[in-house]
Amino acid sequence: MKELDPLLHSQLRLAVVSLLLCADEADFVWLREKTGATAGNLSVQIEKLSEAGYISVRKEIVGKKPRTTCSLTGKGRKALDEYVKTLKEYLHL
Amino acid sequence: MKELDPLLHSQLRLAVVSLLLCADEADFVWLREKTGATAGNLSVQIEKLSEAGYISVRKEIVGKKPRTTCSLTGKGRKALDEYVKTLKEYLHL
DNA sequence: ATACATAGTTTATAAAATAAACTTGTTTAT
DNA sequence: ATAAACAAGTTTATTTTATAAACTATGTAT
Repeated sequence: MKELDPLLHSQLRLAVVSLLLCADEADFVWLREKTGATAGNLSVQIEKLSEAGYISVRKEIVGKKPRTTCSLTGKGRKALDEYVKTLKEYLHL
Repeated sequence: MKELDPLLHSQLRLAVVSLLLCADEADFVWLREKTGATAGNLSVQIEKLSEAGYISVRKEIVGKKPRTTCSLTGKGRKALDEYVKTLKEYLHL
């Protein structure tokens, strides 16, 4: 039985990646609101996805406020495809 | 965003429940072989699924050896349905 | 009797997820 | 001008979870 990519098999990280799949670009605040996660948790999980090269993260100052924008990389998209494929095998979808 | 049932959102527990979905009945050894999990890990996860009422567990002695047989309960099947539904929403499947 | 195998369970350790506390800078009110 | 409150995160600590290692009990072969 193939294993489910542990980096994606996490409630919050999967939610983030799913959101990025159709959102193309999303900032920290929007992701926090959508997922309902705490800022700390989100920060950690974004960092993990970023380290893995699954998402790219851009930090800028906009109107004197910091803004963190995330987007899915090719690698991330591929990993998600694979994850979904494995999941479908598990569940016979 | 709806949350993914944490009891099912676990590599091994999801594998077990998926296997039970089509196997109808399965014993400990078969589940261990199929999933590739260690016996200890499998024992713990079976116990958790059982406690939650997602699977039923029968223990008997067959040919002088213990045999643990698992099967999905209605509750478990329903929970899996719900899990899959949520997952589909996440991933737009 | 000793050693190995089977079918697990229990206990201990490692990894993850989560939340609480903190940082840095910005408004807003006094 | 200063203090209080807010925003957007980050860091650290705590809890939870997953996993593996060690153990139990019984049976089998040497």
